This record gives sequence, C-alpha cells and structure tokens, in this order.
Amino acid sequence: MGMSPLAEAFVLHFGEMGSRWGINRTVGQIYALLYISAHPLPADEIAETLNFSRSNVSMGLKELQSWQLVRLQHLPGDRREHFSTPDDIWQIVRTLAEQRRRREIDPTLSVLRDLIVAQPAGAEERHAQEKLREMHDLIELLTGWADEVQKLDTGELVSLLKLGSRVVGLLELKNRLPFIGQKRREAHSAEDSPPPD
Amino acid sequence: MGMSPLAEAFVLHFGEMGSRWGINRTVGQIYALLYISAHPLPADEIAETLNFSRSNVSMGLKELQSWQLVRLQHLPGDRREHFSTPDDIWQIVRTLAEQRRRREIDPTLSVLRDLIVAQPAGAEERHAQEKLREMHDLIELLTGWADEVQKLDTGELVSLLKLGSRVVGLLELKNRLPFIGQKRREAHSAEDSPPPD
DNA sequence: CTGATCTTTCAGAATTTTCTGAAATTACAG
DNA sequence: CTGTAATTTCAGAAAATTCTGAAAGATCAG
Repeated sequence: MGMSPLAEAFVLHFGEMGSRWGINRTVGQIYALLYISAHPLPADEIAETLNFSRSNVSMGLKELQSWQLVRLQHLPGDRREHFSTPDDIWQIVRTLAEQRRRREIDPTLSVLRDLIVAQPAGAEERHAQEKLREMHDLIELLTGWADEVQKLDTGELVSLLKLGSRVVGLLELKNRLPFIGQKRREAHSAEDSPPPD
Repeated sequence: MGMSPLAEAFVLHFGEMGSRWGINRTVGQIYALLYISAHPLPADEIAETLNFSRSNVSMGLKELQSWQLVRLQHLPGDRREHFSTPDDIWQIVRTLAEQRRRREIDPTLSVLRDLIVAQPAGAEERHAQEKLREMHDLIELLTGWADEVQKLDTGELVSLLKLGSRVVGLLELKNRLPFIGQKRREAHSAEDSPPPD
C-alpha cells in the first residue's frame, strides 16, 4: 500500500473493526484513509493507495455518501471529485447515531410494536409478547435519551459525559431541592419532572 | 419453521438486525428464540425449530456462551443441556456493552495509543496523529462514561435516561451553587459511590 | 466398566458477500 | 457540439463466511 506505516496500521485496524460492526472492510478502510488525510482525496488516489479497483472505491464512496459520512467537493483546477470527512469528530458521531437509528432502530421498534399489539394465541405467545414489550421499552428509552442529548451542543455533551455517574448526586440534589429546578425551565413535556405546585 | 408466526417474525427480524451489527444471522436467530422462550431450550429443539443442523446450533451456542449472553442449565430428569437468556434485559445490555468493550474498544484504544506516541515522519503524519488523538480522546470519554453508568443500579440508570437532556439544567444548577456540590465530594477524581451522609 | 445419549469438532460444501473489469454514462473544456 | 476525462453500473469472478454431515469425544445411569 502506498501509505506510511502509521497510516497503514490505522487503516487496517479500522477496516477490521468496521467489519466487526457490520461495515464492509473496504468501506471502513476508505473511511479511515479519508479521516486521517490532511486533504480531500479523489477516488483514483484512494484506489491507488489502498490497492482497490477503481470501481470498488466508487461503490464504497457511494455507500459512505448514503450514510452521509463523507462529503464531496470540487477543487479548482481539477475535474475530479474529492472526498473528505467532516472536521468535527462529534459531528461524525452524531451522524452515525442518526443514521443507524433511521436504518435499524426505528424499523425494529416498528416491528416490535406490530407484534406486541397482535392478539396472543396462548400462554407462550403472551409471554413472548411480554418480552418483546420489555425490549421495545428499553430501546425506546435509550433512543429517547439519545434524541435528547443530540440536541445538546458539544460542550454541554462533553460536560455531561465527563460527569458520568456523579450526575446521580445531582439527581438526588434535585429531589431534595425541587423548587430550584422549577425556576429554570417552563413546562416541558411533563414526563418525570415533579408537577409544579 | 416450527414456530408461531409471531415468534417467527421476531426471530427473522432479529437475525437480520444481528447481521447488520456484525453478528451472524444464525446466532442472532438462536438468541432471539431463547429470548422469547418461556423455558430454557435444549440444542436439538432449537435446531428443529429453526431448521438448522444440530452442529450449527452447537457452534452458535458456543459463540453466545463466549459472549456470556446465554446461560446453561440442567433440568432434572433430562440429560440434555438447556439454554436460556438472563431474565433481566438490563443485564443483557450491560453484558453486551462489557463484551464489546473488551473485544473491540479496548484493543482499538491500544492501537491508537501506540500510533499516537510514535515519532511523526513529517507534516502529514503529524496531522494524522492529531486526528487519531481526537478519536482516542472521544472513545475514551465515551467508554469512561459507560464505565461510570455501569456502576449505577438499574433504577438510577433509568431515572438518568428519562431525564435526558434536561440533566443539563442540573449541571447549570450545580455551577450556580458550587458549594453544594463541594460538600458532597472533594476532588473530582475517579470516585463515584457518594458516601451517604 | 459399558453402552446409550448428548455434544463438539472439522473438512469440505453451500451460500453470501465483496470485488473487478469492461462497458455505459455523465460532465465539461474547448 | 465533440472528444476526453471522470464516474457509475453490473454481470460474473473471487473471496469470505456460514453451514452441514460424519466422526470423534464426553458424560453418565446402571
């Protein structure tokens, strides 16, 4: 491969990891290469660097574009299309979460809902439906949370993550001083906040 | 397949989803079947129900056991081994997170660290290393957070998830009343279980 | 022990996924 | 327009993964 050992090691590892997460190894390698590249790269250079056929790169890039993980741009004085990843790694995470949700999570929730509302044909099915409901509720809770934190700006998100489980202390604090929390936000969806008196 | 339409729909969908997340379709189906089953199942029944060869089921169960996702038990009066999933779905999520971390995240962090400390051979490599460092830090932040929330009991975890982004309000609250937080913990290092006062 | 039952292993078959080269299509400079 | 360079498509080849049957290996009741 026409790469420094450092780049090669990363690209190979990333491709391997990709394939363990359901992403085609080649696509993973293309992404890795774009990610560490200081400049947008044209498809033929990617093909040359990774020793893939030009058509394979074309398909890989198409896949990455369908996931909105790469962007295309034209450089002045060059007719070829150049590809790059977003500069902000948090944007990458957000896109990934959003796409996987759209493609996999939402359809799964929909299947689960359909199965849960069906009339059970006996005790076995009733039990199965109960398990499906548990799974549904869990996925919904997790994705609901993900939706919420997607709305935060990166700084807030990082603070939250750094806080980790210590946030539980704040939860307790809130429960002991509910009146303070009230003042900050007006009637949100009245899910779990204690009703204002 | 020897299953109700409900079970079949779930098993097929779950197998499909599994394969999109890097889990062999067959293994996904076996897991799905065990998950909705009201009783532990012996391997030969799984094979019959899903129309897989007995050996395929054996390998699938071995894989699931290596992930600690199924448990084996002996039922009185039956020499066969019976398999089941944990009853608590949160336990399943925890196990999955733990295993993926051990198998994929940690090795990735290790590769990234090695590459980051290498002497860069030019500007391109320096840029690449900077990108790798960003990725490393992000993964470390996320897994650190995951570690922390793993320590919470399920009730606390659910409260936190339900709170979603509204937790940011609590963060602001904390920043406005630092003395309260102070009282609860000294230095903000790796402690977490708040000593009950 | 013995033999019946259950489980695992593994080489090769079957299947699925990925990759390629050739041809078709598109884009655009002149 | 025209011709060249860039890109995409897609049928079949190649490769990777999964699955199976047969045989070997466990386990255990009697």
